[in-house]
Amino acid sequence: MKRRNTQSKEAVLSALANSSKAMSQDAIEKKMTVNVDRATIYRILNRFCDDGVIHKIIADDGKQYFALCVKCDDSEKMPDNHFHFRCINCQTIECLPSIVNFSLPAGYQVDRLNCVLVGTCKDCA
Amino acid sequence: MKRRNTQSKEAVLSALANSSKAMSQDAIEKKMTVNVDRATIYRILNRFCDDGVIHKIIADDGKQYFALCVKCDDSEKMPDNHFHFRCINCQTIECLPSIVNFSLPAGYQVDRLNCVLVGTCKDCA
DNA sequence: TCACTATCGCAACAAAGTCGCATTAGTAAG
DNA sequence: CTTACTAATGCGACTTTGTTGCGATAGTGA
Ligand SMILES: [Mn+2]
Ligand SMILES: [Mn+2]
Ligand SMILES: [Zn+2]
Ligand SMILES: [Zn+2]
Repeated sequence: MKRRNTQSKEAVLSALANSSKAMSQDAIEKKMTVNVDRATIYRILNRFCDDGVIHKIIADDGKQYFALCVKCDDSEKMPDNHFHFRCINCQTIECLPSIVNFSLPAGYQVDRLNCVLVGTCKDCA
Repeated sequence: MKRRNTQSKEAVLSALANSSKAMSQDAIEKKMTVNVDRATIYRILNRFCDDGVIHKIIADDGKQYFALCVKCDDSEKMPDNHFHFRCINCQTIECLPSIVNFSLPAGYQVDRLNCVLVGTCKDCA
């Protein structure tokens, strides 16, 4: 399946590119100027995830957030191996530069991470 | 509001106590012998969380999981500051003994953590 | 220009969790 | 042992988030 370049796809991508924060489908839709169906936005986002263009974070509110992969692959082999931060005050989620370090009991194998720190961000302190 | 000792409450607590893994409302209900309404189980669980008896983990499947607080408070002031592990194979979630270490950009303040490692557990390797 | 099919819009659906409200049942006082 | 108070429960309705089926639309390359 070769990807096609559609207006919706570009709109979603630019919404994410113009944000320094991770965004939910809801936030992305609000930020877009063109009208795109909810299901379509999710499909576009999931396609981006499959293609490694963006990555998905499950926050402690149970919702999915999406962010551009800025050298996600470069740093290490584990995708998205950095912490995320959710601000209780401004309700935003952002990628932190801190890499997640952990030690495991024997026999465990980690495929991916979903690590979220929750608190107050620097703009809300 | 003083807590009352009810059969439902004890049933939920013993379901959690008899498990080495974190459990969802669904799993808890299945394990209980007495019939208790879904909403009631959630209310009991949330009360336990408020009282510091158990802690809640939001996994990367977006669902809430609950586990007894075994010396959660003792180790440090931050509640639930350890990693959790979700096995893709057996779909279980467990508390890991590893404490989460992180460095933050200036100005950020962390209230709580929700860190989940995803992969294959020792029983499924 | 044309055929192929990825993508879309829409509606229906599913899962997880919450909430209002009338009823039930702990608890402690009398 | 009563009785009054109210925490806790059951039930249904509801919300939110995300997915899926299907017919229609629109990129893409020949
Ligand atoms: Mn990230
Ligand atoms: Mn835990
Ligand atoms: Zn903030
Ligand atoms: Zn396992």
